[in-house]
Amino acid sequence: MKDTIDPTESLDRAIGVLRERGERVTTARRGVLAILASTTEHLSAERIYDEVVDRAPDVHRATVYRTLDSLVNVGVVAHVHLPHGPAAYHLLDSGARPHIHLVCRECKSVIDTSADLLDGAAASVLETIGFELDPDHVALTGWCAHCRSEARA
Amino acid sequence: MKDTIDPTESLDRAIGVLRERGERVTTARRGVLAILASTTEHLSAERIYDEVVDRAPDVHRATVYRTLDSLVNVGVVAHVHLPHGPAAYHLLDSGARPHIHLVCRECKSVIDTSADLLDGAAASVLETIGFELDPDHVALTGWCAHCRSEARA
DNA sequence: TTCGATGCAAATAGTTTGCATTCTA
DNA sequence: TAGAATGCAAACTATTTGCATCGAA
Repeated sequence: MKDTIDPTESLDRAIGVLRERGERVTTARRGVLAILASTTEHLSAERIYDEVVDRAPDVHRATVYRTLDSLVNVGVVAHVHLPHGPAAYHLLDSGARPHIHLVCRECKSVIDTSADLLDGAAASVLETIGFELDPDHVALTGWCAHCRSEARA
Repeated sequence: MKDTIDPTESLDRAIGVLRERGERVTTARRGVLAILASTTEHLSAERIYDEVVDRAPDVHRATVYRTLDSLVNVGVVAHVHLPHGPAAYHLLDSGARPHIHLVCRECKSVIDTSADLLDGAAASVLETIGFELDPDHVALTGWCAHCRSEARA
């Protein structure tokens, strides 16, 4: 059982999925995926653009947005809409469990927590009003442990 | 026990709070509050601006944004950041319970549900990682009953 | 060789800000 | 009449789109 992720492996896997689906593998797509595979962080489109441009200066910002959109549709990338600021993208690695995003209202950091956190709420809201929760696309807000202890001090 | 809300009463109450806090009661503030008091819907700043301009044509869009911000700080108005589209504002009526917002990914409609929906999740996340959930500021996404049955048909 | 992906420029939505002026308290 | 709130213009952030061109399959 491994608990570290190999960037190269993640990248190859994502590109493999693209090929399986008959999607084209271009410089822009490869670049975006490489950036996403290199971190477990959640990156904004702008941030991804900055990094991709370092390697491939010709890639345009609009292409990054379109690429991200395609990758989300293909299912190798997911995005979360955070309460403030831009959408955050991350690789949907098959090795990684779906997770829920917690955003600290103070330091804006994004914390991943297990997807089953909302299982109870999902069941409840489905039963009472027929609303089907999509926990993977949800961002919750509040205050992280660090900022809470800072506030106390 | 009343289950309808009197717009005039809500408006007067909100304005009362402003005065209590030593906040100024201006045409713009009165206008924004009147719109918010007239509905239980969640309105975007743009929508509020449109409605306010009908009554008070001189009120500027920027003023509506600043006014909403002030009203949020005073505590008579709350806003939620929805996954797509603009922030949604609503009156924080003392008669109204705090509630959680569900957004349908299909029809974009906003559904209120009881705040205690996330009590379990809040307790869990506080205990495990020391994160303090702020359920009033949270928007959850998914598919509403109506769109789910549409999809089936 | 074809059609999807890209580069570029321009537009769009949502929101914020600096500054002079107005108006509430 | 002091200073907070406003009007206006302009900037800003995040994102999208039309169109001609390019390049992966």
